[in-house]
Amino acid sequence: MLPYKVKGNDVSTSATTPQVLRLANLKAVLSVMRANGAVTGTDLIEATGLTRATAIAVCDDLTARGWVRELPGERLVGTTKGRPARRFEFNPAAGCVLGMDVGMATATALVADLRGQTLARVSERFDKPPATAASRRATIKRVVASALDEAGLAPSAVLAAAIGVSTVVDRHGNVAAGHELSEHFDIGLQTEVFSDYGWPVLLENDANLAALAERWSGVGTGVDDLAVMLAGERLGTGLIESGRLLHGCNGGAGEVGTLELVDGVGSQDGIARLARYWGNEALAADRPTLIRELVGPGTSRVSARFVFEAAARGDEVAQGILERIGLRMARVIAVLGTFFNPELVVIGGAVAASASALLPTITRELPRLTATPPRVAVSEFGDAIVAAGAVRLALDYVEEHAMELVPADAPA
Amino acid sequence: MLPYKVKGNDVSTSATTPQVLRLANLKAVLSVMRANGAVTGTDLIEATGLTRATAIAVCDDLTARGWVRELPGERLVGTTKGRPARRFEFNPAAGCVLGMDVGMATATALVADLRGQTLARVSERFDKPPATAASRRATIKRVVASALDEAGLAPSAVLAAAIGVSTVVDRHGNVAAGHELSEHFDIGLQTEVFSDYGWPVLLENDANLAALAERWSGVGTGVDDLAVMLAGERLGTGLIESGRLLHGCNGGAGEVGTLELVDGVGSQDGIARLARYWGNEALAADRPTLIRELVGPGTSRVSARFVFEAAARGDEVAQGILERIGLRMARVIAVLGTFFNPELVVIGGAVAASASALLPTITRELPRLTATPPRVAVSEFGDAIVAAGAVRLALDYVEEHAMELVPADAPA
DNA sequence: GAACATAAATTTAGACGCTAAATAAAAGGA
DNA sequence: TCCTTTTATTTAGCGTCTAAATTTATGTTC
Repeated sequence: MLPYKVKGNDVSTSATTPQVLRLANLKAVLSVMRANGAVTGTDLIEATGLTRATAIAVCDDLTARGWVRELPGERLVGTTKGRPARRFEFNPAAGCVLGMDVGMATATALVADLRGQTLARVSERFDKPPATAASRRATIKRVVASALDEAGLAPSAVLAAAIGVSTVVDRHGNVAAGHELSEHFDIGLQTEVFSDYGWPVLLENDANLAALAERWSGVGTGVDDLAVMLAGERLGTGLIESGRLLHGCNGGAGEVGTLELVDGVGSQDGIARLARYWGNEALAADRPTLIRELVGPGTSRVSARFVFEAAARGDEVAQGILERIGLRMARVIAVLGTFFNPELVVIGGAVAASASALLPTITRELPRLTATPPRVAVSEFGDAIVAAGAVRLALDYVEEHAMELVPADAPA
Repeated sequence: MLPYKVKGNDVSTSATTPQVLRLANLKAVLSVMRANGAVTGTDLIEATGLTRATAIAVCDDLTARGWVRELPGERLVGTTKGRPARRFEFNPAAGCVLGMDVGMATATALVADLRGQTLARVSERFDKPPATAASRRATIKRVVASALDEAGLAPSAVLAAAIGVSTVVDRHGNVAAGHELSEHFDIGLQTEVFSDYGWPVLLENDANLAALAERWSGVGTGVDDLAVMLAGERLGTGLIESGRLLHGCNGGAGEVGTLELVDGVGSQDGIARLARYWGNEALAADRPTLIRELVGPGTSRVSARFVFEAAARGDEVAQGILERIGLRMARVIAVLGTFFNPELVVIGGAVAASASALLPTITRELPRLTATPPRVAVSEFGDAIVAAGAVRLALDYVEEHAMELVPADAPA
């Protein structure tokens, strides 16, 4: 065990090096490294306010623990004089994190190093419903195994795993009463699927993770008051206020179940579902539209993609559908904007790319619905947004609990 | 200036007493004292985790600064053996705080000592609108002066003042752009009214202060996820999530302006206004009702009080009005409950006492509107709820900035 | 009332975490 | 080679805190 003291425990007394172990400083330095990559002593002095002696001592300490590694002395470009600075960075070999999106239809896993760089990404569709719990468990395990394999890492290298699920999760990571993953998730994620690995497993609502992802490195980077709507099939919202995720007492904050009470909305259907529904309606009404050609003669199954494509090609029926969807989204965003007063509302999920076609309608309507319309943007994350947020949550956990975790290649 | 060091400054070096000055400990001890009243060294050991030596040293230090006083050695009942414990408490003479509610019609001031005990309370109605800004300023100054007078304190004893206003205030205490107190508040509270005194003046939205008050010592005591609705004339909501006030990016969180979008609500009218409106409607329709008798023959002005009284006496028309109000409130609470997922929703403001007559309707309807109905309660604060919350905000400020403030009777 | 028991305060020694200042080291440039 | 620059390292020492020993103030018991 490495020397570390919180209160009254033994500490190995080194005569030469000052013992720089204060927890807050360790975390601060780790945080700076995660944000900036390789850092020098001078960087840390500026970022943390510590003395050089202390800053370097913290780095040496973290290096001894395995969290940090020192880079060989390649000089930074631009500086030419003086003694070369030592450079430290979060040790990529200290371990990795696993971020998962366990949805209705698909399981996605992202493996990332401690700087957040993606090392591997694997997706697999679940068996068509009704899939057995055993089948779903097996799919998830396969996804995890092949993601680790692709990253070339052993399960023991994983320091924390976070999982996004489309259900209500409270701020302690427990699935809320009444939402015990009953629909398709009754598969005991923590107890059945991940218990073998011995990882810390964090559950969180998928929309909340999407919000974390956007604020981390998406269009909402650095925005402190942010709402992210997963708007594909069902509307779900992740809320960040003053930089912190909102949960409410049971984790239900951001649920839009009462949208049925909102005029002109009437349900919590998402963009893709509405496009399908109204697309089918148009076909059934025998209206002339490009959608029919795109769907093809055989089936009557409209997918959202066809509606967006037809609209892009100028089809008026499809454009009318998008207009209707845009109006509805504008109303949802207006309610959200007034109740929460976010600076920015991000539309995310698998439909995000298509959703940009709705932006003109939404931004046109918003000022008519609310006096303080938020900015509206479309996520650029694609369908990895939830898994990316899970990575971020796991990274936060690792940083917060670094002193309780053992790096993958910790020195003896 | 008392010896205090944050970083590298001079400190008076006492040879005998250990110098226990770490800011976090000072605040922790002050916080325990404010919450518990008189405390002993042992209490502090349990509450803060410090050693006895340190705990007592902190108390001595705070005493020397004037923030704390030591009580004469009256033994606590129950303990009989051993050396009597020294007992310390927040020094009431260290100063006071001022909490104000500057509403449309009335200005209320509360003076409280540093334990939160009310020392004086004064209210005065503004001149009937349209009152001049000068008249409103004069009223506020009179209220402040007589409250301090009633408490027997000089203006210099005030360590901080907080003011609740019914407009949008962001989390930095600035009135949001577009809401610059334009309606009736364009009186330059900080610049014109309070600048003479030299106090730190904190502005906050009235509903937010009501939420602070309820969580401090009302029906929401200790509830971490709480919504408080000021429901008299206009609906306004203060939101506390995980123990922290929500503001949103401009302070607009909890605004219910978009209620017009909500089915069955249609406006942000409060309980009193609706009662008046529908009461007048009933009279105009010539329906037989006790309300008419209570109003009297001369006028046709229905006040909310009459409607509630008639309903209490069994009048069916009045009861019907309350039922309608209850249904509307239930819808508002349902939307609030789903979006924010609070544990408890408190109805507050001047109408709070009457509002308990609405509770049966609300609690009956809620489960039909939302799957996760919050608890609903009625505030017991009466019309001092906003001023009480202002006191609490000012106390928080004093505690947080104690080391930058100078107690009223600080030793030379 | 003297001896004991108890609970708390106080003193003492020393560890830890840091800073500031002095010193040393590792470069480039004249 | 010597100077300049930039950074690292060492040294001394201060402030904060803890743990343990000691003292103090009280009640209890014989």
